[in-house]
Amino acid sequence: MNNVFKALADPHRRELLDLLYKENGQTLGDLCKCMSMSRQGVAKHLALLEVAQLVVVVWQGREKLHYLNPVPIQQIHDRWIGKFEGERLQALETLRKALDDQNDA
Amino acid sequence: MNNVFKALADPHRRELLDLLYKENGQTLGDLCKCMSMSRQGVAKHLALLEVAQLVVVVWQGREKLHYLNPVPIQQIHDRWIGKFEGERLQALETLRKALDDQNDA
DNA sequence: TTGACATGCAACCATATGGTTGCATAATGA
DNA sequence: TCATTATGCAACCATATGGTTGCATGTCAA
Repeated sequence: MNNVFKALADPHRRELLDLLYKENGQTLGDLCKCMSMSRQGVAKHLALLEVAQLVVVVWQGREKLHYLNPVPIQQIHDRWIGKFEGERLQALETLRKALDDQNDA
Repeated sequence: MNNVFKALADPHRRELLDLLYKENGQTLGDLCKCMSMSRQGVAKHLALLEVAQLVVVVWQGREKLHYLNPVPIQQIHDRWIGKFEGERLQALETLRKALDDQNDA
């Protein structure tokens, strides 16, 4: 799970996910055309996305096709964001009250 | 938005959010008791959470109370995760087919 | 007023991170 | 076969990051 958060921390990697979202199954070369960075730079980012299992690769001859795997993102939502979401209104209310108290003092 | 992703990337910072989730409005000192790290180390992490607006502070005398702000997390869900969620089943199906093709070849 | 407490600021350090270049390997197609 | 194409691996570099320590500042309470 930590790998997923770390992988999502870099804007270039989120951009790669966006590119695969627009068109799934792209090769490294395809993705490089959209990124202003060396091929090896892009490959490194993709490697981290693979470790986090946000991207799954399928070899086809000498081409490496990259596919989006939505499962880890779903898990982040279910196990982590959903938790905060549930108490969202209460947290906001607590915060509002604390700010009010501060203004009174 | 990038600040939020970066803030969430570190496990210690996610732990701090968890601590505030359990008990909102804690001071730096309170939070330090639960973290095996120097006070300044914790303060640095909290500073990043503040920049990302995941945590909002309220001064009360010499004490700094930390409150969870659920808004950025909600935004990540709405603007980012929700997007991938929508196409989740389709992405999985595309991936499954690609893996099948690989096995055939 | 003064000592203790809660926090901030700044310097410093080791390691992680993001990027590059150069060369190696393997598949394709003429 | 052989040039081309697609990718991998490794070394290297600059900067970011996560942590520390030491000292400064401001507030509380006796």
